[in-house]
Amino acid sequence: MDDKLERFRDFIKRSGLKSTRQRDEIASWFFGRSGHLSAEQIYRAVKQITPGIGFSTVYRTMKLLCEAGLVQERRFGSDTEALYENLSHHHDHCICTSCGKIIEFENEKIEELQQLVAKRFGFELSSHRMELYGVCSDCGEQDGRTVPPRSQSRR
Amino acid sequence: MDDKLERFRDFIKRSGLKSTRQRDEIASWFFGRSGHLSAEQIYRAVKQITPGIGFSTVYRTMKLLCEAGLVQERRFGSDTEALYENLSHHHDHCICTSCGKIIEFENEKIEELQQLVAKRFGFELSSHRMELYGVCSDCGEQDGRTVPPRSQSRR
DNA sequence: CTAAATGCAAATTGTTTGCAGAAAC
DNA sequence: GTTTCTGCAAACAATTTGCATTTAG
Repeated sequence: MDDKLERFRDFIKRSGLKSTRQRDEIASWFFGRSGHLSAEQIYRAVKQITPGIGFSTVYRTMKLLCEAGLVQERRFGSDTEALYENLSHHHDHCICTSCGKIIEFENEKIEELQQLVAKRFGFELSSHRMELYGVCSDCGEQDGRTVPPRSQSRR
Repeated sequence: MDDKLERFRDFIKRSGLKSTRQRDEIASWFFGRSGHLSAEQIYRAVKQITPGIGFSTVYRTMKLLCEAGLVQERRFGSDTEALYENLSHHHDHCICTSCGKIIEFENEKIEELQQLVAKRFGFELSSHRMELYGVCSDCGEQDGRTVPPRSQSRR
């Protein structure tokens, strides 16, 4: 985890920006977690450590982390809120439309086929997004909607 | 195209709602187009036909069309704006991060693998989303970013 | 010292809602 | 007639920006 903080500091230096307490606090807290976190969740957590922190600093820092290639911004379903993900190994998502559970997975075979598809259209593939929506075994029976429903709000 | 309008009318009747000029106007205009349209684009176009139309009616009608299973709401990249898609045959998207071009494709093989993946996690798959991001042949050389960039704004 | 970062409040964007009048059924 | 719709303006949520002040290099 600590080398990611290091990599962030490097990125900041390389870009002629400044290292600050807030940036370090946000980045190191975030790198210590996994999963998908909203700006608000990050804000609330870091506020405990650095009470004076502002919402805009969180947004600005998360954007920097994205530019540094260490974090990815995601939007699931038709949710309007961005979730930030600690980008370590590449993976895709399987999301339960009933309880909201998110499972991360990788599938080499699918990735290969994606490359093939892209190539066929003359695309130089740089990234992709794949999300599978369904009902997990815990949630069992449920009506089979075709459209990924708005994920449950957090507030 | 016209049977989709018919299906929409059926849906409205079945749900105990009312058929109105605005709903018909929006739905039939929308079904006559293809691709991915924003609420604003729809609003502006329908306004030409029915000048008094309101933005909220567009949103409300598009939501109904989604509920009827005839349209799907999408969000590409980290764009915050929803795009509505006329849902006829299932397909996925290949998006140029440089010019914004969107190619629709289907790949049976990938779909099968997705089913397999879902099954492995005990999921009953209901839908998925797959987007390939890259640079199309027209746009040629470009720096290879890892993160799908915010798509170009329309205003 | 100087340029860049912070925190705050105000602005923006995309979308939803409350309500009075207008249209469906 | 009664219920549902519409258009508008106001409300909202998520995110961004302007600016005076603070901080890093």
